[in-house]
Amino acid sequence: MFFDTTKYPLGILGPKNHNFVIFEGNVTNYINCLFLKPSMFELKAESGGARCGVLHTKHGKVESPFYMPVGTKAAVKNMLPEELYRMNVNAIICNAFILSLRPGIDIIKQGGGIHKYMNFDRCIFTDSGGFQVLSKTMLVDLNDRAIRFRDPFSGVKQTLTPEKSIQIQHGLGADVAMCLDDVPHYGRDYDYIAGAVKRTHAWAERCIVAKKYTDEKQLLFGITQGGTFKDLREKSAKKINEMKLDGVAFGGLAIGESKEQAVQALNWQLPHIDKDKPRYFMGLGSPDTILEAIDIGCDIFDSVYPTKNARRGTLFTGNGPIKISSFKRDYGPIEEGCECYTCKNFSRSYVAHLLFVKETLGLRLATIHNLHFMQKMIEDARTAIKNNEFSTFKQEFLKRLKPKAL
RNA sequence: GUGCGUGUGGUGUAACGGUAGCAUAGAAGAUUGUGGAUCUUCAGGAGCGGGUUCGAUUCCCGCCACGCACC
Repeated sequence: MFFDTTKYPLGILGPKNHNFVIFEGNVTNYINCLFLKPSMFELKAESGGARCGVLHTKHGKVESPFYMPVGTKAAVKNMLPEELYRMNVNAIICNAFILSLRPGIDIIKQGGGIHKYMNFDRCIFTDSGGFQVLSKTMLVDLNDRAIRFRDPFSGVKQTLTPEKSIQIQHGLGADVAMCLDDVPHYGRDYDYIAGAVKRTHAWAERCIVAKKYTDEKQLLFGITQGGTFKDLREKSAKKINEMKLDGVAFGGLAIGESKEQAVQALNWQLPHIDKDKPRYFMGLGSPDTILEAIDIGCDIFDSVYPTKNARRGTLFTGNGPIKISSFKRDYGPIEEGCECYTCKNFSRSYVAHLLFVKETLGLRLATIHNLHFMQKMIEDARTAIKNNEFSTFKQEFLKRLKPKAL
């Protein structure tokens, strides 16, 4: 559906030497951006509010709902791409800003782009770097123009603008780029959050402008904010939805508010998002809350929660999380009936021992299990949606989890 | 065998004639657009015996253990 861009000579139509736009596209890119914008998301099935769809990207289709493991520094900790493929992980998310610090965009570009560099040839999302505003060690200050960060490695100050963020994400060659947003800490007052919402909207518009001159095949998702305030959430949803973006993400959640508050924020926003747009809940990794979010129409998730818990010895099971350290004499699998590599080959005792003595194999085995758990849960959710029985699936799944849940 | 020195949580250390502190390891939590980070809470100690003293982990004596030197 796109012109073959390789047949056309490179040309510069964008505002050359503009102070914030780096134009690296060509005639057809530019035209495609302006006039051809087919939806890259296909809705396939619905069950109540839950949806099953397909996201089309440069690196293949990804069936939704889906959960992305996080590979901030171009690696999902302790996992080989092969291992991810085997678990049917079709999308991951890396952090564009952090990669721009190390190893640097030039190095990845010369290495053939992020996919080739890390040898993962399925869909890769990149986060803009906005979330690092929450990092006390990195944030220097922030205003309408830009965010200033301190490189945690070198101490050197870096300025991140929406334009630069797009440039970086384009340089990496991500399938889906995220707009730069302003993420306020949980608990900030109304006026502060209102300011963050306004800034996030302005930055999204600047991202769209900057992106027009880059790569039409890279998708760009906008991000909503609004804390736990109803009118701000609604306003942000409407505003981001009306922008010409390929998807809408819900930001500033899963950062300290309760599960109920998060679901409520979604409920305020979802009615204002077009049905043909993919909806991405950023940072959510609790299995039970993911099911609630799917139930009301979310499609995409990412979180370090399953992998970080694995490394700390908290393993997910259908009956709730277990602390592996208390099973030093249990020679059964982490979860009976689990089909993951770890459960098929190793005991709870062995995994507990490896984690205790800090053998890296322990981190791998634990991570494999938790990621497998996530993939299996979401896969079952998709099946349930296709069979139009998501609601009962969800109820039964949640009933099995201990009251404490995950 | 003789002389000197040292004995404080599992480990490494601090102070002190009057509530034994710190670090680390340990346990339990927290962990959600990742620093294998960090935070919170809990638990755990004077080598043994005697003496001086109102009171000894501290001062004295013996024993034991360890270290060093000498024989």
